[in-house]
Amino acid sequence: MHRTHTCGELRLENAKQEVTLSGWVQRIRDKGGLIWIDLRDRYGITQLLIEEGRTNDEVVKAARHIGREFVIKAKGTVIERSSKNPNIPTGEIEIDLNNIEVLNSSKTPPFTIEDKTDGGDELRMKYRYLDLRRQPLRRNLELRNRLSIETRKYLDKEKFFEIETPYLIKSTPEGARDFVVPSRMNEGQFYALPQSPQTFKQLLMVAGYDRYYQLVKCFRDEDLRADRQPEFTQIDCEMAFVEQDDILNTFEGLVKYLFKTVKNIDIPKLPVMEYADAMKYYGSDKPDIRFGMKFVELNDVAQNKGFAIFDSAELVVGINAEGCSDYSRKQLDKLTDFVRKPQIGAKGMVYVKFNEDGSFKSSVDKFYSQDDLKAWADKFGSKPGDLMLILSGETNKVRKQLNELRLEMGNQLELRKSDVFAPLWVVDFPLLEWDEDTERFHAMHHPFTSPKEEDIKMLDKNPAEVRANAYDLVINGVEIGGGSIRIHDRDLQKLMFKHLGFTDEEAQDQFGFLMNAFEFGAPPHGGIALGFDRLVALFGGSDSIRDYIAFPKNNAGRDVMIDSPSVIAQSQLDELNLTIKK
RNA sequence: GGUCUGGUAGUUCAGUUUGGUUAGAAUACCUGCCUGUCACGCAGGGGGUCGCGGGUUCGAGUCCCGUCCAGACCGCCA
Repeated sequence: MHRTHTCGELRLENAKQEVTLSGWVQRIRDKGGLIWIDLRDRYGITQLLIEEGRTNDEVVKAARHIGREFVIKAKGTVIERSSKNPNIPTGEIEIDLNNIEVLNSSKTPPFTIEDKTDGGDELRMKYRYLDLRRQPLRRNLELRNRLSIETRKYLDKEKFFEIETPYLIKSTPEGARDFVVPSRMNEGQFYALPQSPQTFKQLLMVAGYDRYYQLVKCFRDEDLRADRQPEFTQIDCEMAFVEQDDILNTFEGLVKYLFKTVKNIDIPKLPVMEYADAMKYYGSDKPDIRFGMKFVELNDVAQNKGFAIFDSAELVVGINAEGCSDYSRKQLDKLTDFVRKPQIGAKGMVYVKFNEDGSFKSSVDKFYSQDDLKAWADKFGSKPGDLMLILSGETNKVRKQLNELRLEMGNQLELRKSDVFAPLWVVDFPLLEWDEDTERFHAMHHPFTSPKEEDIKMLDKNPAEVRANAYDLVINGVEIGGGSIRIHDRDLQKLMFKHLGFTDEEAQDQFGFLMNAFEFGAPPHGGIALGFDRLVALFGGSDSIRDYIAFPKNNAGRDVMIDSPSVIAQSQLDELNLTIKK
């Protein structure tokens, strides 16, 4: 037998028991006549004791030849420690060894396998199996497991059916780039890996499985970020005979259930914010509402006073940073540099300090009187001691820029705490978005999203104004999920494709199967997909999803451990009738 | 496609601003000592293609050009 117990479970009650433990050697402390070995497995660490004169000589000798990360089997008696360690659960006991067996030796690992490792990211990724031995990673995967189990429990209770959909499907030009897979049996033809099971889950609704879900891998061949991997996991759901509120209620329930069961946090009713308001007050369709600092528009009080930059701007808008009037010139210059970074692209930033004595000091004192600035402060609701930061320019751009500034201030003032959770729904997204490159509209969510009934009449004349029955779940400024009420009418779906610039033939060729299905009694339906990796990372208090995925890819889409992607043999290429262009 | 940051001992980094003796520290590793450690301690030791290629110079880890790798971000991600 390799073990009678794990390394995390023995306590004082087990004293005098004969036990066998197996695991990895975390650390050896050789005090001369006394040797301690910390033995680690998934469950914890247990200290083994070797004492000259007490432990038999062979075991003492063997112990001196053991190194870090050796896999050993240890037999002995549980005894009470004479000096206890309150920091670990097994700290009151140790194992008085009477036998030790090396099951496998180990090279010295390239980085220390401890909570705070000395290893850098690259090395940890290359030796991911060693990184995964560390407690923090193990805890992350444990959290992931917990969340997937609780998600399934909740959805099962709500009568959802988990149904698998195919990974080898058809490529479509809409949306993200597809990963493609050449077909050997169908020469010159390719499968695509799904960006989401979208059409399949809709077909399942047509098939009458009125509550579907799947924890499913999705694939997108786009550049990576800290929160974006080329393959990622979604909680993908679809419901029939529902309206938007039914879906929001069901998944608000899931969010609350997960926070309660996994983190023991009670989440109050989720606020619902219209997309237009999210943009107007936060400059983002995924506002972080853990803190205020809502946008205040100043056109009526800031324009026509002789300051040409504001006068010529489409929008003058700012935020109020409470208690920041003592910001130094250096700090303000840094903020100006921040908004002028090419990634943000503001030309400059105006500040107004509301001094403790009630006076104002601004970067535009030449143009505005104290009374003018007082009027601004009233708009902001500023108090003495506050600092107003104002940007101006073209509406959409300046909102985006101020969003970045707001988040930066939120960071600086430590208002974005990772243990505070502020979820909300953002609703009424536009149906269509103008694409400068292709000079046509494309679907903001996807082409199966239904327009709001009352907006359909605007499709021809004013397509940009048409709102969709689409919604996002946003938590702490992170887009955790999105969905919509779908089109279930063939003619409306055809009309949508037409507005998206598809010819009838193209629409039929790519999505004919779906529109055909709509002719056979498609029920009203809608759904949502939640980014599972992001959800887990959020629960774990991190912005990066990589440490919540057992084997992630680096920012070039490479797996540095197995070294993929890689070239394939000429024989494989031949079989697929593929030629690599030199 | 673009912007920025980094690459020096097994590892994490300092040294690069201002070119100049034998490239340092911590940790890991090896040896010895140590009977209550738990980040054990003490003494000693080994360990370097300064990412790679080219250039400037009497002399390059340091300056210049190119390139590769890694990370963050913009574009992209229906």
